[in-house]
Amino acid sequence: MSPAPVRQTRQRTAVSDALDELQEFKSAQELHEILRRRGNQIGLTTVYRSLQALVEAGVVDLLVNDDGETIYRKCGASHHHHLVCRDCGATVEVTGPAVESWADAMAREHGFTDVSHTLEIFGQCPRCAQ
Amino acid sequence: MSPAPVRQTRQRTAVSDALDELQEFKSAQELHEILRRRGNQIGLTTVYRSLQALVEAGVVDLLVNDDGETIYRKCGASHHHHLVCRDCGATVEVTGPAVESWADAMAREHGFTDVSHTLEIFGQCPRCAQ
DNA sequence: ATAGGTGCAAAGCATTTGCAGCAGC
DNA sequence: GCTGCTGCAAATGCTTTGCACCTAT
Repeated sequence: MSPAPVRQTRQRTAVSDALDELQEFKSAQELHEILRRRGNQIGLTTVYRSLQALVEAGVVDLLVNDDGETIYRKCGASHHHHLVCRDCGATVEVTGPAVESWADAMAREHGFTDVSHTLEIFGQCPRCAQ
Repeated sequence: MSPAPVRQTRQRTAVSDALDELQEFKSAQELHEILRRRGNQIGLTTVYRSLQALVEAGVVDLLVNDDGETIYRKCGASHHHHLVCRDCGATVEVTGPAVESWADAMAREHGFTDVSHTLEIFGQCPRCAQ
């Protein structure tokens, strides 16, 4: 096996940096739009490929919103879930060890293997509730 | 406003019946395939529209699987979650009161209102694990 | 120099929509 | 017979891929 070399390019840096600042879930298309508006010369294809790479590297969380769009966000390395405002997209990371073990136990109880789970909480944040 | 009449047609019956038997999550495309194989003359468009109607009527549960496909299943009325086989679509309904209250508590703690949550567990069922 | 990265255009897919004909009620 | 339903074909919208050029190492 080769050590899979990863090349440092202007575009990948831009995508990664943008995700660092925007501490919110964004779609590839939104991210592309934002980068171009900032004057970053980058193709939509590259945004997709960069995001895929980041997801595989475990640096970025991916989830599918209600509209079927895939959205991305740079998160802490540990496993957690999200409390998302359905109006403004603001996000709060939440952890619930009890939920994790409950899900695993439930799966094991039914003989399921290779288990993963998704859990998102949607609501209206205080700011949007006004 | 009109009372929104719902017409009973061969196609809608077929979709509803198929979901009754298959106590599993199926995509619109799979459902269409199954119906045609059975000799049911029905268009893919109609399958989609029937499913939408059933979801709006609250008779059918909808969720998005790991591949981004929308899958449907006829479920009991009470709130619950699903343990889904990512290979064959077999489903186990699970309830976790602890999870419900945890999610609500977590949301309230951050001032979120009008809260809802989604929770799915994906894995490989014993039968597909062979 | 060379493998990996980039980006345009085109292909893929699941899903939706326009519209003319069909069928419950 | 009115109104909703159907279904083909075409459109949509997000995402991926083919391929020739570019660039970090």
